[in-house]
Amino acid sequence: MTATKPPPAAPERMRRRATSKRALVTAGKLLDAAERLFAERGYDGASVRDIAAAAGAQIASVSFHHGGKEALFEKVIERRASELAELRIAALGKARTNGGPLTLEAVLSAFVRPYLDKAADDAQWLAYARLVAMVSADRRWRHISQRLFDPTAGIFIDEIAALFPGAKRGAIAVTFVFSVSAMLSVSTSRWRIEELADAAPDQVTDMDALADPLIRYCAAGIRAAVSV
Amino acid sequence: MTATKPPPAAPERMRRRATSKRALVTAGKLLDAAERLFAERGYDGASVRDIAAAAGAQIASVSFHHGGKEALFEKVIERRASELAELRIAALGKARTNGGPLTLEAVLSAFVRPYLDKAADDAQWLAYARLVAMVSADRRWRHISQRLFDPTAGIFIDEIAALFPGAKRGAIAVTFVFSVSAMLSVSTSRWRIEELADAAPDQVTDMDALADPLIRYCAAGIRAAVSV
DNA sequence: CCTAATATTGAACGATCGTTCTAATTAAGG
DNA sequence: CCTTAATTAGAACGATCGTTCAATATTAGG
Repeated sequence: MTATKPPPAAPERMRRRATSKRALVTAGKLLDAAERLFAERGYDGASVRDIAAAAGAQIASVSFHHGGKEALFEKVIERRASELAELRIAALGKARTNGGPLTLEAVLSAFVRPYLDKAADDAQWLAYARLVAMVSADRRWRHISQRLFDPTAGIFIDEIAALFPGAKRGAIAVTFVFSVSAMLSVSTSRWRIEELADAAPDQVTDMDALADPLIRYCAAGIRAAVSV
Repeated sequence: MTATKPPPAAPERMRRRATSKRALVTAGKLLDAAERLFAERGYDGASVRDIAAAAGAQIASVSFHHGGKEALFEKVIERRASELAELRIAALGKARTNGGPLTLEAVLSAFVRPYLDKAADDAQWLAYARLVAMVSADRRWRHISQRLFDPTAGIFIDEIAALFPGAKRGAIAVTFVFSVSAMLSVSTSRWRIEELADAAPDQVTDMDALADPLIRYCAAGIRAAVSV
């Protein structure tokens, strides 16, 4: 489900011919450019003109292929959301079959590592990671969070809740949101870390190197906050 | 230093008369309106026209009193930054004189509580709290973070570092950024917590009620992540 | 109470925004 | 290869953006 939805733009309308290969390329380049520019400048800061130019396409092609700016934004988020969700569920399953009972660290790792790993070695995914942080922190995109992020989050909250039979689900949800925020900060605030640590880039701050401390941080935090 | 800077807009220019009382009110109402609208819609999403209208002022007054949109944004951030910083430093001092050695929880409390307390009982401060989250996560406002936030952050990182003589400062900075992100999520993502906990507003989610779990969460996280 | 500096008003500026339209070009289906 | 649906090209739309300006109203300072 990484490709565009069924055919391009208009949801309703009889198509008498298949979408041409060139058109698919154009639609895809628009998604890539939008992903980069939205992540760099925000939704309002990135113009349809700049996105089209960055994709080497016409302005009108945004409306034609994706149905307008807002629809384009949602498609950008949608494109990788299910892949990320599947990677997380798969990692969770793998952790479960690795013998023994699930640890909190293993559950968090299944949630965090796919996100950080993808962002670490793919600039396009890094842009997407920043967009996820943007959507997650903005009420305006509430409906996107609900539809694309919350189901997976719910699964992981349940998984953690199973590890703390005494704790209230609400208390766990709180610590989970704290943990998600900490995770998102890795993609939005590496610059901040570097400055506060007065460290050279890639010294403290390589994305892979941050996964371990992050998971230990979140796990200990959750344990401390949910125990009555 | 909660009031506006020396005289209004233009930094250089001989003033032969004091700023009128009415003008100070106008300039202040613009700051308040800007604080609310920037927090609600983001920098690019809030227009100078809407800000002026919300303040009951003329469009031109933004340029006249504050020197343009971007300068207005920086003044909004600047206005409460030093008060917040002073509250934090004061809380730190108070914790120190409360006898005995400083605990990690006490240091974090001194950082977190002024922020959450102000935001809890003042809608205008809540808007400001969201703006702080916005600035902290966006490279675009890097220079604001550096000038207004990083000095205080540095003090608290040093304070924490003193509690972990073996740990590297960089590792502590990382966990501090995690903690700040978790704190900021309280002002940006209460809606998210409510939805994931399927709880009624103000049930799990009262801002004051979140301070305690947050501090325990951060303290345990930092301990776990900085111990070699 | 004057008067000159300051502030508000209301309109207008050029630039850029997202969308839409028509004509020309491309390529899928037979 | 033809036909025609799909796509691209390029221009133009009205709306809104941030800023500026001249005229009017207000008010601090003497």
